[in-house]
Amino acid sequence: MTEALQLHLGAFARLTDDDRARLARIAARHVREIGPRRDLVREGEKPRAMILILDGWAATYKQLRDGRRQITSFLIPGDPGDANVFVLARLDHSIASITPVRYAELSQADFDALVVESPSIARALWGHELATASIHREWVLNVGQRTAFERIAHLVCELFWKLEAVGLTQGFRCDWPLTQADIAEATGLTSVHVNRTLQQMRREGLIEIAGRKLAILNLARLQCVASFNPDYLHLGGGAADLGSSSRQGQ
Amino acid sequence: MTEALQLHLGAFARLTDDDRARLARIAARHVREIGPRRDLVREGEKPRAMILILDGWAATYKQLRDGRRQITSFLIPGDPGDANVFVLARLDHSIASITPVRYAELSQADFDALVVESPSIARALWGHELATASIHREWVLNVGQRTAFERIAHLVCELFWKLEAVGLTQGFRCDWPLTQADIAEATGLTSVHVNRTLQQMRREGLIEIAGRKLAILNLARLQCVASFNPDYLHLGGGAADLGSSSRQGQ
DNA sequence: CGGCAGATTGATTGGGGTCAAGGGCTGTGG
DNA sequence: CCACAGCCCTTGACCCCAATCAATCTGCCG
Repeated sequence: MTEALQLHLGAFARLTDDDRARLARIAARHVREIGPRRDLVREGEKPRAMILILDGWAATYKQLRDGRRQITSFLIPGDPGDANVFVLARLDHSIASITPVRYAELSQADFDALVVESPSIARALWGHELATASIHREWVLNVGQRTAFERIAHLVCELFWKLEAVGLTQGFRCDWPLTQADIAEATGLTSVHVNRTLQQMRREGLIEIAGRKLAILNLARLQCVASFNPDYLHLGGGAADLGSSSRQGQ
Repeated sequence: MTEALQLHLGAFARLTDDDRARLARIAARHVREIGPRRDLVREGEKPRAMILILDGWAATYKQLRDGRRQITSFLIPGDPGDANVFVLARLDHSIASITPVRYAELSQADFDALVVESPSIARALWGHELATASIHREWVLNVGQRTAFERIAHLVCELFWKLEAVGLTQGFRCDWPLTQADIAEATGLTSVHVNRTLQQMRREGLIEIAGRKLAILNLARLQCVASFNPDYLHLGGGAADLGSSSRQGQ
């Protein structure tokens, strides 16, 4: 199931059938599986391979010596971990699974071959890297300026749009394997406060989380209170139009 | 004076004299100057060119509709703005000068030529992009988990190391054109609280800021209280060693 | 039927925000 | 060379959002 991967990268460059086949072939090469809540790679390690998430959710995180942890992004099916591997000496962050995860490992040789053989794929990977940086900037804004309520609303919007882009939503519902502690680590809050804030969002008829599933009851209003503008996700061609229309919602 | 640029990119790939000449030539092509506190490019614009800072300080920032502003990175001489230009449809952030700034604009044609003619430069730009993403992750950690005191100490360390890498320090001193409001916008604090925190850092004999100049009085201790580990800056070969030694300081 | 992870609740605290008023430096114009 | 303006820094008093601490509750799994 590399469909998500295709969809994801397809947002950044027009891929030919040939490209798609190539991607599928390489992604099928070194597939691994791992249980929930385990590290795929660890900060400080010498990078061995680039990771492509095929199935399940993961998170990248950084940690201070005293235990404070900050999740810096979530990885869903189709997301490449970053290409640190091929230029930088050491990994600056860890990646951990949230659910059980199936993922592919691209060796440097695989990566080089892919990039040389297909300029489109190279361009798509480049685009993905830029989009990732953009998302990181939005997270800095999120954690630096927004209130708890806005932060969580924003995170929910972001993940919903990302899932939507790879076909993993059903109407206004989707999987939601994150614990309140996960949300806390991603937003720089405590799980206690996340709990109270989620209750408030439920009371206001914005969202509903139950049984590892999320339902968005009022997307327009959720995006409005989060001052969420999906442009920063750079989700393919349609994004610009959707973005401008959602801006009016504010 | 493209020396800083050479030094900066040289950290990510071995550049030949030829590469250096090429860089210097292109950077000299479209040079512009701009006064302090003005926007170089604005969020939402269609990107026209990639920016290379030749002289002066700038900041990238994002803004919410109600005026809350978050600085997401500082640009010093030698820093390229990111290469959004060539893949993404719209800029997701603005860039503003802090001091008067001299900068070069690379058109897409310039960029393509550079990348095609020199794989080393392409690799260096790629490396810079990855390092930028890494710095963003550290900022998320900074704003999400650290206390005000730690955040500011961390920011000071980061800028000092970056300046050092391009030869813009004198011993433990360097230029410091940032106002307390700038620091506040970069750390997600208010300028009032930045003020009080800086006073505390001065009282504790860590740093001294006066007349747009910074003096670091005790770098080891400053890095320690900030839990600063320079690895994430990916500053060329030496960084790994320096990083591990500074880790012992903790 | 325990055991455990995750969700929930209450009471209390505290870091940092807000508001408002001065103080100082520096550049500019007279 | 002085005077004023504007930006920045500084200070004080007060407030509030979110953290902390400490149970309790719930649902799931073996």
